[in-house]
Amino acid sequence: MGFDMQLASHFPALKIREREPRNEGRVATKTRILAATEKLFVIHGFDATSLRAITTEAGVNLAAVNYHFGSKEELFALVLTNRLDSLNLERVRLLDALEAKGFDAEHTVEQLIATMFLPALQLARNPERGGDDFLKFLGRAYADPSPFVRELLADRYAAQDTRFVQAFAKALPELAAQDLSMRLHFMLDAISSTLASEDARKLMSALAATSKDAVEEDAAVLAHLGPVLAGSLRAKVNQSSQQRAIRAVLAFA
Amino acid sequence: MGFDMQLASHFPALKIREREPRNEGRVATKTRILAATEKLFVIHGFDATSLRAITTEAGVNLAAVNYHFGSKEELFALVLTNRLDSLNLERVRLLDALEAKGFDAEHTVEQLIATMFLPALQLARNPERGGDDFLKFLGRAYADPSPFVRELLADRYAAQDTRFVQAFAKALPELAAQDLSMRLHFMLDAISSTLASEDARKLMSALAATSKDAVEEDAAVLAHLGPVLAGSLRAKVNQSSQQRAIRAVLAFA
DNA sequence: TGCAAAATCGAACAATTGTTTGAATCGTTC
DNA sequence: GAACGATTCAAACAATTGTTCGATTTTGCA
Repeated sequence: MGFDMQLASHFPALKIREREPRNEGRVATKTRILAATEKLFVIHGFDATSLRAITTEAGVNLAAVNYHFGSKEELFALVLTNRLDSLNLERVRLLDALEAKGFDAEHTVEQLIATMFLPALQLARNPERGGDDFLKFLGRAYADPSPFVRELLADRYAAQDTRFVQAFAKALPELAAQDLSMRLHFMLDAISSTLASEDARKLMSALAATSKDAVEEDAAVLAHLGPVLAGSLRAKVNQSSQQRAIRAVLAFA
Repeated sequence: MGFDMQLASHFPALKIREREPRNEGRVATKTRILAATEKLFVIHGFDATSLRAITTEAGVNLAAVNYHFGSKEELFALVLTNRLDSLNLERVRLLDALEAKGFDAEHTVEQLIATMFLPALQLARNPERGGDDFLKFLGRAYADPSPFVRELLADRYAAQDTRFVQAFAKALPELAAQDLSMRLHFMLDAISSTLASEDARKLMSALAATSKDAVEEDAAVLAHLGPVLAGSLRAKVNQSSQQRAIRAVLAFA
């Protein structure tokens, strides 16, 4: 019952088209498959998650996946886009609002970083969206090595990505285009693999634990995350004293 | 001929125990398998590289892998350790030398970063060690999702890792232990996934291109890499002006 | 209640995986 | 040149993968 509701609420868009199960103990097969897929994907990734593992976890017949979703890829595409579409919509919405209002001249970079990551933090606090596991899911998705997953993410969210790249370019005019793209790459890769790892997420929730309410919590996490990322984006190169220090190391090699 | 020599020189330790092939056109099977394995691993990773793909690429019989190496895992373990053992030895040697001499008080962090990455740059310039592809290999290895690869790297190089963590902790005493560990995680994850991606490596070789000799080249790359990483490690959190800027973003959400 | 559509089921499919087998071949040594 | 160990080979192995089939059951509506 409560179980049914909770699972179904993960994928509200699907619920509409589903028949209400008359039998109370029985959860809609489609919903159970989606939930099991997401759970196993977070643990094992796309390639290493077999349809048999999914259907066993969901307690449904093996053939149910192909019957309801067509193929493994279509199933995973649905799971991924279900979660990520709303996230990215919220991201650009926030970016639009910030650009309309105008950034703090002093802290544009920090504000852009906050804009990128706040929606994820908010979704992560919503149990209907996966709660704590949402960040894990996010990390998995962006770190997954399967060509299918990578192409899906690249195709579907390329437009939003360039929006942020352009915004950062405007905020960091002294940075060469290729230098900026390298550092943003850096930033996103670091974030996604960090989210995928257990200990890093524990640390973040530890940071948030000292806060009173939800807004406090987000502010605390962003206050820790922002400066670290901004520090790497704003770093100046080629200072002569640094050059000297590096040459001291090279002397030993 | 030249092909044979080149392949063999990738794995000099094995060459000793191998019989010299009398037939000139014939390259030692073991060596060809190792070279093919490395090539395909860089492209597809551990899981997605099948023994049939390896043996076809190497032009040898399928059974040759199990005959010469025992299993797929033993083969990959050999390929990985062949490349990484010398790298990590050189890393700690350099760290030892730097610690004996004493760091620049002002730029300890930059020097530590240089110590971590200089050996990889030097190996990447050695054609016998894989040349340009060595960095790609490194990125693949540390980003590979297979439990086998991850455990191998963790077990074998855990000791060296803690050496560097301790050194960084000493250089950044104001940073809480868990904060430091998060940021180092960040740094290494970013580096490895950046190395694995084609465009980032192109960028680095573009930076190096303007230099005259090898030492110049390493200095140029480290001068670009160091400040970015050091910037993220040294970032201060909780500055009130930043807090205000972040809250301006939260107001829209 | 009866009927047609939807859903579930067990079973098998073809393809791929790593591994093993036994015979054939090669290379060295006596 | 014979003999013996090392190596190579084609073939098959068992296990796993995604997918499909046809029969059976369940469901919603008349």
